[in-house]
Order: sequence, then structure tokens, then C-alpha cells
Amino acid sequence: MGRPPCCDKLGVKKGPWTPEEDIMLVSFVQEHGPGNWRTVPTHTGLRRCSKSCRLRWTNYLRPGIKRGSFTDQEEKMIIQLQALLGNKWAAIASYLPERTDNDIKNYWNTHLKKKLKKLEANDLYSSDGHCLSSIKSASRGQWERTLQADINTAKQALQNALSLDKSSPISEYTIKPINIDCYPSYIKQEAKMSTSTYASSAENIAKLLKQWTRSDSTNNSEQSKASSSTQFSCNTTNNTNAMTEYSSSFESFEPSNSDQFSQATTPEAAGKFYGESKRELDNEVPLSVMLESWLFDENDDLLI
DNA sequence: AACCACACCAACCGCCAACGC
DNA sequence: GGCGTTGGCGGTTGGTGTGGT
Repeated sequence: MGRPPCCDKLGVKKGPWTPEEDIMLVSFVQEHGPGNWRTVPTHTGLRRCSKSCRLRWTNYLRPGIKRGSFTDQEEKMIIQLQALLGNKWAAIASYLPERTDNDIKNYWNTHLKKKLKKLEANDLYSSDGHCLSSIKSASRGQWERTLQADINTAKQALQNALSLDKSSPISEYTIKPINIDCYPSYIKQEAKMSTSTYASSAENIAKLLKQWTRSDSTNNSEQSKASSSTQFSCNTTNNTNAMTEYSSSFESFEPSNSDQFSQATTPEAAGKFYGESKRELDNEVPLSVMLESWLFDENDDLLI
């Protein structure tokens, strides 16, 4: 039983997003801010359900998203947090501000699960077939040192993440040199057509968006063919910059109908803009505090 | 070159909690 | 308090890319 799926309506498009749709969605968020997803399809003319729009934004288009492979530090942090929190991907993602819960979940399911299984298998039996439990006691000191090292790594990672949380995201996403190579090809095309300093300001984005929507159908179809979501990816470092630059252009944008962007000058408001949940913003016995104290406290108890 | 198997990840689905009326 | 709507979350799926044979 239950509520019928929101996407069962006739005429609602499914499947991969096209560059045109992306731009329409980005354009909407620029004007109205992220939220009010219900109104997105009607406002933009997108034939997508509100849920799909929200997902596309939070998992792909939202500024500040880091793509590409996970670093060792991120990996360790995910492992630690997963052990602590379970499959609470959203909670885990809140400690990795540049990663989405979907990304973390995917990474866990495709990489870490296997990796841990392997490690577990290696740990359970030594080369001569002895069970780890017997070894554990024998090499307890070594095991403890490893654990301590892991905790320190997690501490460091968490400290970094929390310092990101505590400082204003705005400062994190301040303007960096534009590296146009990292934008999706369809964006690059527009950029080359119009100006060499693409996305140096929100005005430019607005102009480009207008150009895009005005461009003839032939042009559009060519761009569609030449573009796909995978073209968002380039090397990891550059990609981070790309999204960072993308976000910086957002921040300088002053929407006419909403003040969500301009309000995002406080960490809280900015946090909200970057997709943090209300729960985290309220900071009422937040998970972050619990986790922080857990990791930052002396670990004497653990190492008896 | 063609086929297959596997890996990866974007997107979907269904459930649930929060919220407003 | 009941009900409908919306947003958020976690699990799962299916399309696409890639490597091996």
C-alpha cells in the first residue's frame, strides 16, 4: 500500500539528466535557492519529479562536491565512522563535506566492503592456518599500536573535517584561479563562445544560461550528443577546483527572489545552503559533539 | 574484432519522519 | 489527533565503461 510513487505521473521523465536539464535546474537554484523542490518542475518546465530534481542537485550539481577517487584519509575516516555509526551515510557524509552520502555509500559498497572482507580474511587466518584470536593475544602490543595509529588518523581527519564545518564554508570556497578545463564540455563550449573568463561572476553564468536557452536546436542536439554526465569528471584535484569555482560564482550571485544565497554568510546559513540537514544545524547534542568527544578524548579505556 | 564478465556509479524506489492544515 | 504532503535517507537497480579472453 502506502503512498504512490511521485514519479508515476504521466510525462515525468526518468533516466540520466541531460546538460539542458542540468542548466535549467542550476538556473532555478540560482534564482530561488535550494529547496521548495515541489515547485521546481512547474517553475522550470523540467519534466522531472521534485524528488529527482533534489537528488540531482544534492548528489551532482551542488557546489563544493568533490569527485574522483577517495584519499586514504577519507577512506580511513569512512571506515571508522561506519564502524561507529553503521550505514548512516548521511551522518557520515556530514563529516566529509565534499562528499555526498550517495558517493560514500557507493564507495563503501564497491570498494571498502570488499577491502574489509579481504582484510578480515587475511586477519582471520595467518599463513600457517592459525586463528587470529590466538595471535591477537600474542601480538597484542602491536595490535594496540595499530589501533592507536588508526585512532590518530581518524582524529586528524575528523579535526580537518570539523575545522571545515566550523569555519565558514564561504572561506573554503573563495575564488581560485579559473580552470575551465574541468567544467563539463557543454559548459566549456558556451564559455569559449562567449568569454574567456567563464564563470568569473554570476553575471557570466546568467548570460551563458540565457545564451544556452536561446541557442538553436541544432546546437543543442550536438551538445547533447557530445556531452554526458561523465564529462564532469577530470582529474580529482582539478575537479575539486572546478566545483569550488562553480560555487564561488554562486556565492557572488545575488538572487532576486530569494535571499538564501546572501544569507549564507554565516556558517549556519551557509551550511544549510550546502545541504546540511536541519538536525545538524540546530546543534542540539549533535552527533558531531558526541563523535568529537569520543575520538578526541583520551583512549585509555580502549587500550587497557 | 567480438564477446563476456565484472566494476562503477547515477538514478530510482520505497519507507519514514517532520511539518502544516 | 488525523491526514496529506514533502523532504530525507538507505537500499537497490540498470546503464555504461573497462579489462580479459
